[in-house]
Amino acid sequence: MEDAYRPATVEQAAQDHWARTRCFEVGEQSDRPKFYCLTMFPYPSGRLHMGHVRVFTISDVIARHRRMQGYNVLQPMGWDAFGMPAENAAIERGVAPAKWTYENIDYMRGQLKRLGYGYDWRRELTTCKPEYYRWEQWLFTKMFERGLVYRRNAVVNWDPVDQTVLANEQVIDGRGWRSGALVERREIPQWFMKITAYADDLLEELERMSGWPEAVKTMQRNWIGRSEGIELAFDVADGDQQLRVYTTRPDTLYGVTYMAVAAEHPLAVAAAEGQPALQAFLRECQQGQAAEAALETMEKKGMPLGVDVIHPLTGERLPVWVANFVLMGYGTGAVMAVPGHDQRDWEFATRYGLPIRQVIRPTDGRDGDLATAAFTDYGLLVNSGEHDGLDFAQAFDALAAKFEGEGRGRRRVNYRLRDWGVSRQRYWGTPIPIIYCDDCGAVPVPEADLPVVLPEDVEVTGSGSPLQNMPEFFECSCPQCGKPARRETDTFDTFVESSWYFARYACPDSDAAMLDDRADYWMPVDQYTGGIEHAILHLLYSRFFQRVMRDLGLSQHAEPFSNLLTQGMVLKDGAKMSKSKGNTVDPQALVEEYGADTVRLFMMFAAPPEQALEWSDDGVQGAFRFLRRLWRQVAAHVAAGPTEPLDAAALDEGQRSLRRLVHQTIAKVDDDIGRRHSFNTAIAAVMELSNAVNRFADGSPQGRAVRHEAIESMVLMLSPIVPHVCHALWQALGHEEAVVECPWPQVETAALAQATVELVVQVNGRLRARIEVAADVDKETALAQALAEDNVQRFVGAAAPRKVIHVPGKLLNIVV
RNA sequence: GCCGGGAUGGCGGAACUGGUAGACGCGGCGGACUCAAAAUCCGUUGGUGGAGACAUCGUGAGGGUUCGAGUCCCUCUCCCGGCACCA
Repeated sequence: MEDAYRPATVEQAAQDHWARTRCFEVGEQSDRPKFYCLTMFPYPSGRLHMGHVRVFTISDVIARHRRMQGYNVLQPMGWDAFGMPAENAAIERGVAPAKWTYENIDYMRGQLKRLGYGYDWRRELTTCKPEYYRWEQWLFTKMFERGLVYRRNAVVNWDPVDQTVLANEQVIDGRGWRSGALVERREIPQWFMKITAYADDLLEELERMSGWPEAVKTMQRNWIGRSEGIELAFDVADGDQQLRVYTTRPDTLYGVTYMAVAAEHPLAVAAAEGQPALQAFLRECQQGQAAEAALETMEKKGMPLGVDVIHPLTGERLPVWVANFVLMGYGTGAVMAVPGHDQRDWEFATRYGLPIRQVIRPTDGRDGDLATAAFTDYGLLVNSGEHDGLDFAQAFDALAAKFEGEGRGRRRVNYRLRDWGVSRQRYWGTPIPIIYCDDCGAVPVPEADLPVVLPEDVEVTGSGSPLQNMPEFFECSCPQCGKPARRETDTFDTFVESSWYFARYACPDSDAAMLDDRADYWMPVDQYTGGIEHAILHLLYSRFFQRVMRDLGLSQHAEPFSNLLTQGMVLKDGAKMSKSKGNTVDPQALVEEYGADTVRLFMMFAAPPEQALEWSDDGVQGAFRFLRRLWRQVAAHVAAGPTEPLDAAALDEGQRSLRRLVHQTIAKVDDDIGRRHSFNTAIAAVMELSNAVNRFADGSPQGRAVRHEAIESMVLMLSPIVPHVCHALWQALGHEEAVVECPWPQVETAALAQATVELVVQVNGRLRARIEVAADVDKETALAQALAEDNVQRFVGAAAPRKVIHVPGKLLNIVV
C-alpha cells in the first residue's frame, strides 16, 4: 500500500472497477427486495453546479447504503432537456438549441462519471429526443379522448414591442427583459389539463403519505385549497341579469355593502360602453404582469360601474365596482364585498368611502372595533334580521337551505387549485399533437402519426416561435376529413416531461408502449430527492400524471414517490450561488484539486441535507485532511502485519471500551444514514471513532484485533460517502471482494453492554454534579449517592427534598 | 400580499421523544518537529469572575407553561423557498 493518499489514481481505479463489473446495472430478476432511488433530473445548463453535486451525492449515499443492506437498487440519471435557457443561448450566441443541449449533456455526463455516482447508465433519458416525447404526445391524445384536456383563453405576459409572450422571470419590474417595454396582460387560447378532476384524491391521499415531509404536504394542502361555501346569484337591478359569486362566509351576507367584478367581466364591459373614463380604467387594469405575487402586492384600485344589484335578503341596492384585483380567470370573476369582516374589502371600502357594516360579534369579549381593521374571526350574527344570534355553522346551514329552496344558490366545494395550462408559445419543447381543421376543429394527431417531431435546424430570434414561420412544420391535412389544416405550433410546458420520467426509467427502451411490466416492478420510487423549490408544482403534477397513467391501465400505483427528501440550497457568503453575484464555486476545479471523495465528504458533512449549506473553502481542506488521516491510519495498521482473530470474551477493560464504541458507532451511523438522513452526524460519529482509535495505544495481539475490527468497520461505514478511497483501503486491508459488494456491518449487541453509566445530578433543574452509578440503579440508591456529593450538599442544604425526578440512565433532579 | 421553512460560539453545525447547550469539523491561540517554511502531531478555545474547585450569564427579541425549555404555546423582527410561463 502506498504511504500517501493520491485521489486521482485511487478514484480512477475504483471507477474502472465499477465500469468493468457493471455493478450498478440492475434488472428485475432478483431475490433481493427492490429499492428505487431517484433524484430530480437536471436541466443540462452547461456545467454541473454545487447544488447538483449536493443532491446527487445525497442520493448516491442512500443508494449505496441500501445496496450494502441487500436491496436490488436502481439509481438512474437523465436530462430534463427542453426549456428556455437553450433558446436564450440560441438568441445570444446563434447556436441551435439542440446542438447546445446535446453538447451540454455530453460534458455534464462526464462530470457525473468523474464524481463516482452509481448510476445504471443504460437507462439514461433525454427528454428532447422523439423516442421520449412521443409517449408524452401519445398520453395527451389519450387524455384528449377522455376529456381530460380542453382549450380556453388564459392570461399571459405580453411584450408589445417584441410581440412575444414572456415568462414571469423575463419580466423585470413590470418590463420586458429585452425590449424594456411595459408588459401587458393578454388572453390567448391555451390547452389545459384537468388536474382539478383529481383535486380531492390528491388532497386526501396526503393523509396517508407518511414518507413525505409535513411542510411539503401542508404546502400542497394549501395549494389545493379545498373550501366549502355557497354559490349565490345576485339579481342585477333594472334588468334580468344575475351576478354569480362564491363565498365561504355566507354568515357575513348581511354585511355586503358592494360588489366587485373583474375588468373582463361582461357586466363591466357592457357598462363601459359610451363611458370613456370607465373604458380607460378597464384598459389600465389590463396593464401589468400576470404573476399572482404581482397582482397581490399592487395597489388596489376600483371604479363604480353605475350598476346596482339587489341584496337577496334585504332587497337593498348595492353598487357594483370594477376592481383590478378581481380576475376573470379565477372563480366567477366577481366577489361580494364584506368590508366589516374581510381585510382586503375593508381596505378598499376605507379608500373609496364605501359603508362598513358589522354583522359578526366576537364571542370572547373583544369589542371587534371596525374603525381600525376588519373583524375576520368567526362569531355570532348581529344586524342580520331573523338570523341574529346564529353562529357560523347555523347561519351557513340556514342560508344554504333558504337559497337552495329558492333556486338562487347552492352549497359548493371549491378549490383554489386551477387546471394546468400546458401551452407554451415557445420553440424548444414538445410539440402539442393537435391539428386545427376549419371543419373538424381541434383534432388529436393519430397514434400512427406520432411523434410530431420538433425540427432541430431552426433560427431563433426571440420574437415569437420559429415554428410559426415554418410552413413545412405547420401545414398538414386534417386526420379526420383530409382537408388542408394547420398544426399547433405551441409546445408543452416542460413540467410535462418531468411528470412521468420517473416511470420511464424502468423501461427506457420500450418502443411498443409508454410503460411496460418493468415499471410495475420498480414503481413507486422508494426515495426521491430534490429541491424544496419543487414542493408544489413538479410534485403535484407528477402525482396527477401518475393517477392518469393508473387510470389508463399503465400502472397500478397512484402515488409516484413513497419517500421524499427535500434538500436545501448551496450558499456562499449567505447568498445563493449565481453567475450574476459572482459567488460560484466550480465543482470541476475542486474535483481536480482534491478528488471527488473530498467534495462528496464536505458536501455531506457541512450541513444536514434539508438545510441550506454554506460553502467553505476551509471546510473542504478539512475534509481532505480527514481522508488523508484515514489513509495513514489504515496504512500504519496494515504495515504492522496481520492480526489474530478477535476473542470477545478475552478482552480487557480498555479493549472492551473501544469495541463498545465501534458497535455504538455502527448502530448510530446505520440509523443516521438509513432513517434520519443525517449524514453530517454519521460522519462526525466515524470521526470520533477514528480519534478514539488514534488514542488507543494497545499493541497486544487482542488490542490489534480490536483495532482491526474498528478500522474495517470505519471503511465499510464510510464507503457510501467516499466510495473511491474506501475501495482502495478495503483492498489494502487484504480483501479479494470489492467493498461495493460487501454487506453493511452488523451491530453485536453483546459488545454494547455497560456495567455503569454516568448520571447527571441537578438541584432545582440546574446541573450540580455527575455521578457514576450501576446501569440499573434505583432512584433511592442514586439519590443517596448524589446527596453524598459536596457540590450537591451545598445547594440542597439541610432541607429535605420536596421532589426527586429520576430519568434512568440520564439524570436525577432534586427539587428543594 | 398569501402559503411553507429557518435563526444556537469567531464560522459550518450537534443536542433524535421536554432532561448535561456547543458533539464533530473549520478558524484562533500555545507547544513539538524543522536551519526555515509547508505538511504533520500534541494541548487549548462561548462570555464574565476565579489560581483553581466552581459560580454566573448565554440558543434572533419579548412574554408564558414546566421540577426542567434550543426543543412546547403566544406576540414580534429579520432571512430563505413557492405563488401556477425559471427549472
